[in-house]
Amino acid sequence: MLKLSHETLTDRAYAALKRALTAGDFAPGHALVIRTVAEAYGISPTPIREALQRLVAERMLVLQANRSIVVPFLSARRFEELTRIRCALEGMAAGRAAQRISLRQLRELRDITGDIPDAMERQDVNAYVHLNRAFHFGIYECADSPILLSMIEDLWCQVGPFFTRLFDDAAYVPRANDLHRVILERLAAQDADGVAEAVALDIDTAAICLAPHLENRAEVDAL
Amino acid sequence: MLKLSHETLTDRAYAALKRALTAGDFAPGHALVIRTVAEAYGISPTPIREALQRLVAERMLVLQANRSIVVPFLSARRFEELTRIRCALEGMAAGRAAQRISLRQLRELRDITGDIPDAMERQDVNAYVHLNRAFHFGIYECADSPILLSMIEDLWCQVGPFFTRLFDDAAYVPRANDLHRVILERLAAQDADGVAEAVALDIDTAAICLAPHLENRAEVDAL
DNA sequence: CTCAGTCATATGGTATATCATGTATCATTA
DNA sequence: TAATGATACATGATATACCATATGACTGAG
Repeated sequence: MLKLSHETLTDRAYAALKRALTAGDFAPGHALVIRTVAEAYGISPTPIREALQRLVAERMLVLQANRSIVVPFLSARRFEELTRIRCALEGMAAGRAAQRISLRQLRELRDITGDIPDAMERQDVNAYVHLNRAFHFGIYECADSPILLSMIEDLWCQVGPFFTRLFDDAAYVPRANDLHRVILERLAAQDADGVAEAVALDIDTAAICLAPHLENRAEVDAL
Repeated sequence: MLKLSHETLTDRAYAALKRALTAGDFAPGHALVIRTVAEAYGISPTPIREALQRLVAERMLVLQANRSIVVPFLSARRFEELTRIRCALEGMAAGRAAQRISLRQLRELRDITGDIPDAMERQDVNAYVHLNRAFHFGIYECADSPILLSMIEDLWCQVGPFFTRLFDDAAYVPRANDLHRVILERLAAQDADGVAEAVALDIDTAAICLAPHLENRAEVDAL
């Protein structure tokens, strides 16, 4: 029997803050003060504090030397590093997925790519970001490698807040879906190396489009 | 000027617990109860609780469905996965290091490998584990890739508690140092791919020796 | 004897009070 | 006016009190 575990306030605060951060609700540099957030959510500071610490551990927030917790800037250097690591890990996951993916899962991925042009035409950023995420993680989940999957999720969290800006680049989205189709073909052919390569290209392409939209300010000091 | 940030009790508790876990002081399956640990360290439960949560986030501990925090078992499956990811990430870091390492750093690494046979003869497990770590991270630090470095550190934490058992395998240690010398040669030659390959082989070799020593019990459920 | 139910205790979660430290403002002085 | 020091306030860290739930032992019915 599946054990169900109740959600603590820390869990809920964590999820709410993470969602807000991913949606880009807080500007980089913005400080999250425990009491203020606690009041906003109508709970005591303790669970908020713990949720914030959890987000710091995941690098979605950073702890400054003054011990205040702020939304980090994403420096070009850091972004380049994240992209490089993502290419390696997501390529590895996709390669494994190519050797394991079922026809049914392949069909689901095809459906997702089919929906993307629609979201594009409607200029629906949220829908696009959501579909893009579903496509990528639909693949990575097939890798049957839970640790790898969670590491990739962590990395996405760090670039996530900046992801919606991809849509600003009109040239990107159509190209991205072309790349997605290439990925699908190679997945269908169970071409592990080819898939890894295509995924890395997809990531790199997005990165090149995203780079100019990054804030050019110095990165907030990590602890 | 370098900002110095005071250490909180949470930080200290975290460090102390991590050290104990890495040293293998707690057996897998052992539950860490907040009040008990707090009493042992002579502080209040709050910082302990936060330190434990931090360790859970890093997967050095796991949260059970009953919300008790226990030292995880390392299943063969999980160990295999960790090894696979380590080969990729540490290989990548070492490859970058090959293109950046200085003669001075190379010399320091050579000194470390020179000290290892001595630790071996003295049957000094601690010294050996320490030197091995210094050797590997001495390389990875040259990769100039802080996120990658911290990800590798996280992975080491997860296998760390089982690392001391490598010494049980009399055949391993001498082979390991041979592999270290190969790594050094290729680093000196700035052969990035060769270094990555050698590091992966070193990791795999250790994993093969370590596997039989793993507990064969079911993995504790993650949340 | 076995099982179920109940109670006591252990233990995690949350709120709150208090302390320590950082930050900003303002007044005083050179 | 500029620098410096003091004071008040903001805010993070810690301790403690309290609550909810899980666990385990005990008791009584079958």
